[in-house]
Amino acid sequence: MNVMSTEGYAGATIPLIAKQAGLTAGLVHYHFDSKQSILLALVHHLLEKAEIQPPADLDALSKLTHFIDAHLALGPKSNREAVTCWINIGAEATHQKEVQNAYRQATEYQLSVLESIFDEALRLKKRSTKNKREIALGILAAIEGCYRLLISAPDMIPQGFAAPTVRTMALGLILAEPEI
Amino acid sequence: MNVMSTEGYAGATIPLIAKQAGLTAGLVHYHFDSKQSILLALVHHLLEKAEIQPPADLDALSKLTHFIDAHLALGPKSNREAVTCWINIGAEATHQKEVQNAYRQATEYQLSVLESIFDEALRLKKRSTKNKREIALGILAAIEGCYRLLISAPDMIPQGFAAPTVRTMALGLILAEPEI
Amino acid sequence: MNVMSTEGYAGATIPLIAKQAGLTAGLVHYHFDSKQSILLALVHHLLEKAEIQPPADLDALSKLTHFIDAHLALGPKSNREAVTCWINIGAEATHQKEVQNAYRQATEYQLSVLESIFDEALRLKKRSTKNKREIALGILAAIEGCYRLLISAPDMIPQGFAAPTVRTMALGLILAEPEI
Amino acid sequence: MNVMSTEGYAGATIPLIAKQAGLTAGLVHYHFDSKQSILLALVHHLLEKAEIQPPADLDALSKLTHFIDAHLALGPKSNREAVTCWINIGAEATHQKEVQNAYRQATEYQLSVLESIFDEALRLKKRSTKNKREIALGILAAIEGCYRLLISAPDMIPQGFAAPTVRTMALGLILAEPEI
DNA sequence: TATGAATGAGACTTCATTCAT
DNA sequence: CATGAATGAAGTCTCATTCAT
Repeated sequence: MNVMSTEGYAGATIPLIAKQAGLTAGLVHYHFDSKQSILLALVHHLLEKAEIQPPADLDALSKLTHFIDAHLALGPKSNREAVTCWINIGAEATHQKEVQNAYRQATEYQLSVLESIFDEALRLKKRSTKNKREIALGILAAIEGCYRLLISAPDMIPQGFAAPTVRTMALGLILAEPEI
Repeated sequence: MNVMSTEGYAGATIPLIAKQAGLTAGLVHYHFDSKQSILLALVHHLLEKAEIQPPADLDALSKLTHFIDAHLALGPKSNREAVTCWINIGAEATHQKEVQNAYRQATEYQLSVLESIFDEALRLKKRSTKNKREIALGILAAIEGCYRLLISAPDMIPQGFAAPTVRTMALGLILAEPEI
Repeated sequence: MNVMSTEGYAGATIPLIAKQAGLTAGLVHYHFDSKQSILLALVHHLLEKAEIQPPADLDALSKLTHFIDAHLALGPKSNREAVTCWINIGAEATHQKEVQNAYRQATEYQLSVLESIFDEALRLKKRSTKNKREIALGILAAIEGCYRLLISAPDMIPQGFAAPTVRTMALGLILAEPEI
Repeated sequence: MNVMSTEGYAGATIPLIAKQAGLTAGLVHYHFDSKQSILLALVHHLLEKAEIQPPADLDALSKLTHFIDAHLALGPKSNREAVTCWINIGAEATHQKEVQNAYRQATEYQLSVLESIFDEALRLKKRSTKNKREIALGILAAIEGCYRLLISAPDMIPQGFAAPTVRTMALGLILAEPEI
């Protein structure tokens, strides 16, 4: 994760990974069949990290806040690294099937969590749940987009902008009239 | 653009680019100093493509719609290629300074366009313009996030989902109460 | 033998040998000093297999037939494997001294057996025994050459061609006028 | 050819080949796609070298003598190298399809030349031509076998043994009674 | 006997880049 | 403007071998 966040997907070479871990390149190959499998292992590790379920005893809007905050809290260093990797993985998913599969699996999972939160929230606000999937996708997109802005152009983004803005957007989607 | 969308940033090798263009690798180096400069040229080309100014005679909300639709219309093949490149460039901006500079420049430009649109829209709706930057960032993030979802997990996204959802989110941000 | 017949001399790698035997590479090295010594052990095993002495109570021509048939009967699978190894070993003898020594030792043994058979046969047919060594070498060469053809181009060789043809050649050498 | 005759098929590494030719390894890869293709090029070069057609104006027995002598004259150094390579290639044909194909092609060619020589010779001697293929195979095998003995156990073979012995064998096959 | 971690060397290959022509 | 040869660095991977346990 450390090397990939510093050097990118293609730059995460086995010599660099080995050096960072204090190992020889040969030993890395003893534990992993190929460079691919190392990076896929990292992908799956990040997937698990991202599988956040809000506590079941919260009400719908609190769950939403929890979900958004959990994903957009970039404070600690390891989170920055993870998010940077995540962006690189998303780009790799552009042209590498196995990575794309892993990426889709993660997206599916988060979408299902968000969708059920929105289902609950829409009922609470007495709105139709017809568009819950589109809404969930929109919020997911906003979160992913914030990652990009926060990492790739960090000095343009006001500190603490991300979570509140996305929360407002979510609320707007819940309360929106069906058509603009 | 073609090669980079198929092979990714690192995979856009000079032999591949030359082959795709029907040239020799040597000739490519006659026209470009280095591989870096080729890819940066592409980055700047895509920047120009993305510099969309809505017609000045529209009202604020129509400008907004125009901006969002213009950025999220992925129909023609060349647009798909451009967006795929854009994602790869965003990832590269993660760890390569020159790319990061170009990426920031693009973000700045779009942010300023969006900000002025929102300024107008907020006045129209008699809302405070205090949060216009956050709002613009949020919509920019949503657009970028849609790119990711549309390209990296295309089969999960309903056809035509992106633009309407982002429009609704934008409207929600304009009309939102200051605090949730 | 199994691995070497499938993968060749250089391809008979310790991991492959260990896997085929259900062992660890480390354990293979507990039993053998080096890869060389494993392959030399195989060479010596094949030598012993090839040390065929025709029954002493046969007459000379029957001994000859017995010798030729015993060497050219490729029926059972294990024989095919052995012969394939033998070809690979012969090639290795080309540039590896220790293998060349083993190969020469085998050739010497078979030559001596054949020579004494021909000595007997030539006397029986009242011919000079002067050329018995050349005759023995010729038949040995023919047998080795049949191995090559049978293994490296199996689909071109009629079933059962080898032994009768070599027998006829042997008879021709015995009955030949001294000079052509 | 030089490297392969000294080091064997597997030992003919690109660094060695490059060094022997006074080139860099990279340049070798510029001219050949892969190590495989280098060695296959050598195989095909040796095939052409071995495509010897006896002069058409000779009588059958002289053609036979010409063919055998041409193949068994190992005098000059380059011939030794070629024959050594040939043995290594024959072993490689044991487990590598592309080499096996090339080897088979060579065998087919020589077989057809030999067969037509024997056809002529058998008619001349008023023998049935029924077994001409078996006879041709037998002589081809003898030649290949002589290669093996001459190269892999050179110090056991009397100088100049090969050609006369094979000639005698060929004559024996031509004059042989149908059955032993 | 047996395992599994570990090393270091070396092989194949790809690539950015240069240069003579 | 164009080619093709050439270089040198770097990267992925495989292996024989060793060693602590």
